[in-house]
Amino acid sequence: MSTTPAGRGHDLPTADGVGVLSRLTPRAREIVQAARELLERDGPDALSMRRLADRVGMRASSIYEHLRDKQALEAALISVGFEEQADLFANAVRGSDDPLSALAAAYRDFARRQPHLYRLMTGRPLRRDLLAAGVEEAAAIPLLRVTGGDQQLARAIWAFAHGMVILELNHRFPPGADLDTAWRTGLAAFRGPL
Amino acid sequence: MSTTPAGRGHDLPTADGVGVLSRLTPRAREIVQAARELLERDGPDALSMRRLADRVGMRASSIYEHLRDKQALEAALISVGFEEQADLFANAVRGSDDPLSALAAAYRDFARRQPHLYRLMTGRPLRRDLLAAGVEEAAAIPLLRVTGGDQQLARAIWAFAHGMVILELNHRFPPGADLDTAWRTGLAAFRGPL
DNA sequence: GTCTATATCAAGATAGAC
DNA sequence: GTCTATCTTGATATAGAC
Repeated sequence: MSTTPAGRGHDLPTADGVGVLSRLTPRAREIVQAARELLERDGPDALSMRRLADRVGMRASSIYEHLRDKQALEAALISVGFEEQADLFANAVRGSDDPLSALAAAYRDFARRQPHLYRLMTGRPLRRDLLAAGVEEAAAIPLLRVTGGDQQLARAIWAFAHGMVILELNHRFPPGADLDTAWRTGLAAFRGPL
Repeated sequence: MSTTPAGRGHDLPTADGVGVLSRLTPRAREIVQAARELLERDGPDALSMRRLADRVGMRASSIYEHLRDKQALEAALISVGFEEQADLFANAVRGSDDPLSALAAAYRDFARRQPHLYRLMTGRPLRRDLLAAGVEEAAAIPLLRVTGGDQQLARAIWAFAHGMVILELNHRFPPGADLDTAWRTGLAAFRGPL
């Protein structure tokens, strides 16, 4: 999808610039950015077509002129999220003398800064067919580098990181729990095989 | 709550028997059990007061005679879930020569057998004030035993297990991924500190 | 204890005029 | 491209009769 140069309707490319947003029409880009702010400010229930339209300054029905439906909107948000993760994770790993810790910190940071986006990205089965191509994989590469290409280890570490993050976001640890130490404990365990 | 012998309204105890269900009136118990089946069969969106009432054979408004509101219903489901986990986990650990693996297998098993209940139990902040007393803690005890009382290690292992489980339920690993091996890899790492 | 009737609210999406 | 108007669906919850 979105590879033909003269798209019509819902995925007009803009030729230059990289990233998911740059491949949207300006108006669609505005809508997606507003959606992101709305989601993060007021939570997932607030992300309705009506409220989103309010923020953009149009009627809900007009959004459908720019984005096929709500699923497409969410897929755009998720694609942007993966794109940012890929950037953040690559930068964290590059030139660190403790790449695993750096990556873990970047991962936790991303989730804490944008908890609702993180939940949107991880809390349901992915509609991969609606995502921008390659973004999911790009976000996963830095960890695979850290494990030296060991996929099983990468999956285990990812599961640990996701578990720590989502349980923290959902306030599932005891109120006073020292999560920094729990993180260090887990990472130390995984450093064994490394 | 529910400690006074002569409850009125929504938490009439039945004196003997243990467990959350036994402390509900028979009709409330029916409703909660029906809710559990409905949730597991058709997913969280199907768990509406109307559909639940259909299954029980009454009108939605009548449910409120037995359960205060939907939050109370969900809290009852979650309490039952914790109670079952506590049982399953204690049995898994007892008399196993590899308690960590046994516990992990039981944890994964619980989630795969009742994915919607598992999600309900873990996917949002807990209304602990609505839960049956002690059930959350009871479910956590076996793991704490396995780590010899090390809370930080227990938290890290729990995060790993929850991450593995929820990512599996959400189909977030690549289609052909060998999750058994990823589990073993993670557990082996955590066995280092043990 | 269960019912009917209703209040209240909100969602996603489309038709057709301008 | 945006609008108004509307369709369709569904939710939680309460009042008051029986």
